[in-house]
Amino acid sequence: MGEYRIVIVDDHKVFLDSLALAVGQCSDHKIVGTALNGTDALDLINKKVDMVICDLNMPGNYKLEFIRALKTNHTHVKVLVLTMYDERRIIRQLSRLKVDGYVPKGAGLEELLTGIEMIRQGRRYFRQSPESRPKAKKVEDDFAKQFKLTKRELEVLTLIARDCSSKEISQQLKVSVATIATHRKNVMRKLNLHSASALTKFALENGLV
Amino acid sequence: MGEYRIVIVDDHKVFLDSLALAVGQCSDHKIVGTALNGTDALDLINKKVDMVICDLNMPGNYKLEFIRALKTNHTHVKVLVLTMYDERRIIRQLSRLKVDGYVPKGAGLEELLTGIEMIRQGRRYFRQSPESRPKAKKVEDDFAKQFKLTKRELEVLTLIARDCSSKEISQQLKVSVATIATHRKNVMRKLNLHSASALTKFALENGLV
DNA sequence: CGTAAAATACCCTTCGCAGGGTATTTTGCA
DNA sequence: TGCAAAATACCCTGCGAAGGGTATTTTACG
Repeated sequence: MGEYRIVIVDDHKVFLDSLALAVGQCSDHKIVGTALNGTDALDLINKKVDMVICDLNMPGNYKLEFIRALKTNHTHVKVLVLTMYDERRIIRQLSRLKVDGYVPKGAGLEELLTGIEMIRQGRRYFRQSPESRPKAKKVEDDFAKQFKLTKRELEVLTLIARDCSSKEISQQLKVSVATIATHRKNVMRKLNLHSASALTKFALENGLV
Repeated sequence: MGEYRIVIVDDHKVFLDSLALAVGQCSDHKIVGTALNGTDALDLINKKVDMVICDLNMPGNYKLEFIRALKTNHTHVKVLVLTMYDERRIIRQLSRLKVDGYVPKGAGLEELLTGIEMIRQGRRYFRQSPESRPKAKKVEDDFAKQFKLTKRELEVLTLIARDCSSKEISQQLKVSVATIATHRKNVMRKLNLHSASALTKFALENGLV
């Protein structure tokens, strides 16, 4: 059966490169492609791809959409998700998507390789991190969580930073202007900022836009 | 003098492992240690360490504290910062800390290796140039010329981007609020932008703040 | 010295947002 | 099934900003 053909997707190029190198030189894995995003990745998938390793980036579900598309159109391809969100909630969502494996980024390369092997043998691999108790550590990883912004609030914040008015945001998200006003207020309270300008700056400085 | 001894710090273990593998097999780099956090890393540093590659996790300054401690107690150690925050403000902060190099995670492994080499040769490497003072001034001038903004308008724009209200700006520049309103209008007209948010974004994207 | 550009300052109206509430529906999870 | 969190939606007030003017003083420069 020869080599095991893998595609890797991650939006941090340094990580993508390093990972490709690391995984590629272990066992008889062959990295047949890498991509910085889901769209590019889909172009790489063909009959000969055995597995896709991809990261998961909040916010928004577009990465989940990528996985869904992948699983729909290429049923033979195994999917292993690598994410910095070390959470049961995520695992359950991924389970529903029929993902074959999950490894938090906090886990080591060893675990990832183990996961790849397990899946290759036709099993599934969901690594439940035993040391996910220190909550403070997790919070540091995810600025949205650090400031306790909800998914929706993050979405609104992003749109504010794109210079959309409340009206425009409400149209885009198909909700009432009043709802957006509420989200705005909550975001401002949570971040202790008091103007659209400050929010924009904050979003830009934190790589949200 | 032989090998170049490197310590790598990153809180995502998979990334840490991959990176260590990738960097370690290039040139004559030797990874003499890895750590998941600054505290552990400090224990690894000794006379024989040539360089520390570390990530930066916003926000909060505890990683900056680590770098400061490192630079204070081990002046011979070069520091290369790897961060997913591809942002000017960060670069400036790092510059002040006398960090030797900066590579955003969005850059590829190639750039990182280039950075390592540059620093090893005694130079500094800021992939998204931290532009020294005189250069920044020049950029500002060119920028002003390009959009035909006057000196005063540029000043006002900068303050807007720092989230100052017209009132605050007027107090700072010791002129009437009405004058600032006029400047705001003129800036907006010249840049064809129509909100403080847009101006803030524009200023940040053009390195004015 | 004269002129143009820049900086200053004010008039007006309309609109959106900040900040203070309250309240209902929906959703995720135990 | 039931609870808590999230998302939805509305009330109110007041302020500041956007956008339209006009006009005076100050500065720069040939």
